Amino acid sequence: MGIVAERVTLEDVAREARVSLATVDRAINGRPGVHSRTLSRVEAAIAKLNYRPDPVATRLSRNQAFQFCFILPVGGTSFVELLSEQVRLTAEWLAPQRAYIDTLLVDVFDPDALASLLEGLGKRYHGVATVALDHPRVRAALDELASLGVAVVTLVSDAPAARRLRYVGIDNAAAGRTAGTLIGRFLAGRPGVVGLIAGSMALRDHSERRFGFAQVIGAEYPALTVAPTEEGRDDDRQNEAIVRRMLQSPDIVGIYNIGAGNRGVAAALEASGRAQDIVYVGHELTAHTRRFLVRGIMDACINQDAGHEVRSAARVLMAHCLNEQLMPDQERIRIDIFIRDNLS
Amino acid sequence: MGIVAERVTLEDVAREARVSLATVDRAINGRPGVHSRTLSRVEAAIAKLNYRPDPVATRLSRNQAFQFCFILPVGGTSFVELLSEQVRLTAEWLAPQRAYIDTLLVDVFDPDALASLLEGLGKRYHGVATVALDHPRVRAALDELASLGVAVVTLVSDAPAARRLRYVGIDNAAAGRTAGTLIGRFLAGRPGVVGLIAGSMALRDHSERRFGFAQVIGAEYPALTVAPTEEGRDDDRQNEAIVRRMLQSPDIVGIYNIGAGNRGVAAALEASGRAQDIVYVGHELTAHTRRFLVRGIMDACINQDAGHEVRSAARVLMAHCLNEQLMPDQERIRIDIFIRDNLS
DNA sequence: CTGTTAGCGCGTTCAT
DNA sequence: ATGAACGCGCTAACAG
Repeated sequence: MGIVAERVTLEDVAREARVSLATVDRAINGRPGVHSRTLSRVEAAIAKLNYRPDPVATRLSRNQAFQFCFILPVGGTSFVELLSEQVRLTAEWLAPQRAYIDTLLVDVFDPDALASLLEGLGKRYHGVATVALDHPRVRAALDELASLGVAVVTLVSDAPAARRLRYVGIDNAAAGRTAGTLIGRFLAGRPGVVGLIAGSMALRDHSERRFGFAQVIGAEYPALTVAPTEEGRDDDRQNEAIVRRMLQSPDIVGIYNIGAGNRGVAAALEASGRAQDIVYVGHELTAHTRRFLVRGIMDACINQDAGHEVRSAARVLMAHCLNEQLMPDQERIRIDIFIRDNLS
Repeated sequence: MGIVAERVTLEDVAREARVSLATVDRAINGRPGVHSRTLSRVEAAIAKLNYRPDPVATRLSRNQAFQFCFILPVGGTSFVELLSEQVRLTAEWLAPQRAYIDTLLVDVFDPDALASLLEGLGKRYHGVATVALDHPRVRAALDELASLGVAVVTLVSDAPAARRLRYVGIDNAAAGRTAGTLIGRFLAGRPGVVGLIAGSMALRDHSERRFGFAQVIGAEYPALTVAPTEEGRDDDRQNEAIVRRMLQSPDIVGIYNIGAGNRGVAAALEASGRAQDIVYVGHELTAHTRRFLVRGIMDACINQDAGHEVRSAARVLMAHCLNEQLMPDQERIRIDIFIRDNLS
C-alpha cells in the first residue's frame, strides 16, 4: 500500500493479448468484428492486468458534448428561485466538461402544459430533468422520451409510474410524518386543532405530505385534531387570509403549511399576536423561513436541499450518458429538519 | 442559448496572439520567460476569445498522480467505522483520477501520538485530511506540514489556530444548542434534571457541544437543570454504568449523550423501564442509533454525514492540488437532525 | 525569450 | 477480422 500503482493502459492489454489497440478497443466497447477467440484473449489480458479504462483519456478522445434540459415550475416561489439558481451554478460547473444545460419553465398546476412541453422535446436533449406530475399524459410523454433514448429523471416531484432513471427528491409521506411528529412533540399533550394549508391537493407531493401528517397525528396524538386542508395555491396572500380565518378559532394550537407561501402564514401569525404560542411547521429553507425560524415564528422547517437535488440530477444524467458509476450514498436526498439552532 | 458553443482551444488563442502554443502555455501558467509585450497580447487574445482551459485535457497531459492521507481515530466507535468505510469508497472513486488515499489510525485521546504521526509525514503526501486536536504540538505539526507545501484539512474535529485549508465538519457549539432546544421543547415545561455524558471534556468538540447545550437550557428552559457532565471515554460499558447511576435519581427527565457510546446509554435506559419516558438525544446516525430512534428509546439524533465529510475533504484536497474551484454550497456540512420519521 | 515536437490514453477513421 | 495512424487539448522537453 502507499505505492503508486503503475497505470495499466490499453497498450499493456494489447501487448499482453498480442493484438492491436484497435482490437482491444473493439472488444472492450462491445463493437462487432472481433473473433470470439481473440475476444477471450483480450478479456483474459484485461483480467490479468486488472485494466480499468482511464476516464479522463476517454473523455478527451471521445470529444463529445451533452445537452441537458431542466424543467422547473414557473411562478417563482422562493424555493423555485433557489432551484433555478442552483441549476445556473451547476451549468457553470458542467460547462468545462462539455455538458450544457438549458432551463425551461412550465406551469406546474397544468398537466397538459407540462405534457406538451415534454412531447415537443424529441431527441433534442441527451437528458432531461423535470418536475413531474402524476398524470397519464405526463407519464406517457416521459415514457416516450425514454424510449427515444433520452435520459430522464424526475426532480422534486415524481411521476412514479413513468420510466424515469430515478426520482431525485424526498419521500413526501415521510416528510409529512416528520412534520406531524414535530408538531405533536412540541405541543406535548396540549389539546387543540392543527390547521393545514396546501397549495393544491391535486399535487401528489402535497397530498402525500398531508397523508403522512394525518397518519401520525391520528395514531399518536389523540389530543390533537387535524382541520380540513385549505388550499392556497402556494400564494402568500391567499395563505394569509386562510390563516387569519383559522386564527379566529381559539382552539388552533398548531399550523402545518404543506406547500409554499410561508410569508403569508407568518404575516397572519404575527398580526394575530399569537405567533410565539402557536406551533408552526413548514417546508423549504429560504431567506424567509430562516428569518421566521430565528424570530421564533416558525418552529421547524422541513427542507430538501435544492443544490443537492440539482447536482444529483446532473450527476445521474452525466453518469448515464458516460455510463459511469455513481456513489449511491451521495445521491440520497435527505429530509432535513431545521430549527433555529442548526441553520447552516 | 442551446447552441453548443464551439470550444475555444489554446491553438485559437495562439493564432489570435500570433505566437506559439508553448508561449501561450507559459503565459497562462505564469511560467517565467515571457516578454511583457507578448504576455499582454496573449491576455488580450484570451479575453477576446473568452478562452477557458479544458480541464480534461490538462489532466491528461499533466499525467500526474496524487497521494493523500486520511488520519482517523483508532478504536472504532460506530461513527469512526462509518468514516473508514467512506474513506474506502472515496478512495475507489478517486483512483481512476489518479489520486490515491492511505488511511492512518491514531489514538485521538493522545495529542502527542497525533503530533508525532503528523511530524513524521514530511512531504510524503500531497494532501492530508486529519481529525485534529486543539493542542500546541498538533497545531505546530499541522503548520509545518502546511509550510512544506502539503495541503491540510481538518476533519470532524478542528484545530482552529492551525494553518489548514479548511475545517470539514460541523459547528459543535451549534450542535449542542440544537440538542438543547430539542430536549427543552420535547420536555415542554416538564421540570427536572438533564444528565450529560461526554467522552472527555478535554476534547474540544465535546466541550463545545456541552457549552452550546448548557447555554440554551440555562437561558430558555428554567424548569430544567443541567447535571455535571460525566465522562465515559466514549465507551459503552462506562456509559451504561453512568446512566444506570443517573437513573437512580427520579428527577432525571432527559439525557444528552455528547459523544459516542450510545449503545451503553440505550441499554441502561431500557433496563430501567423508563426509556419511553426520558427524553434522550445523542449524536451520529449509525445502525444502532437508527434502531434506538425507531424503537422510541432515542428521541432525536444529531448527525454529521460521514460520507459527505469525507468526500468534501477529498474534493478540497483535489481542488487545491489542481487549483480548481469548488462549489461552496456543496461543501457546507450540515447539522442533521434525525427523528424516527425522517431516517433516510 | 520563443517555437517545435513528442507524448498523455483512448476513440476512430481508414487500410489491409 | 485486424492493424496503423491520426486527433482530442494541453504540458514539457528540447531547440533555437
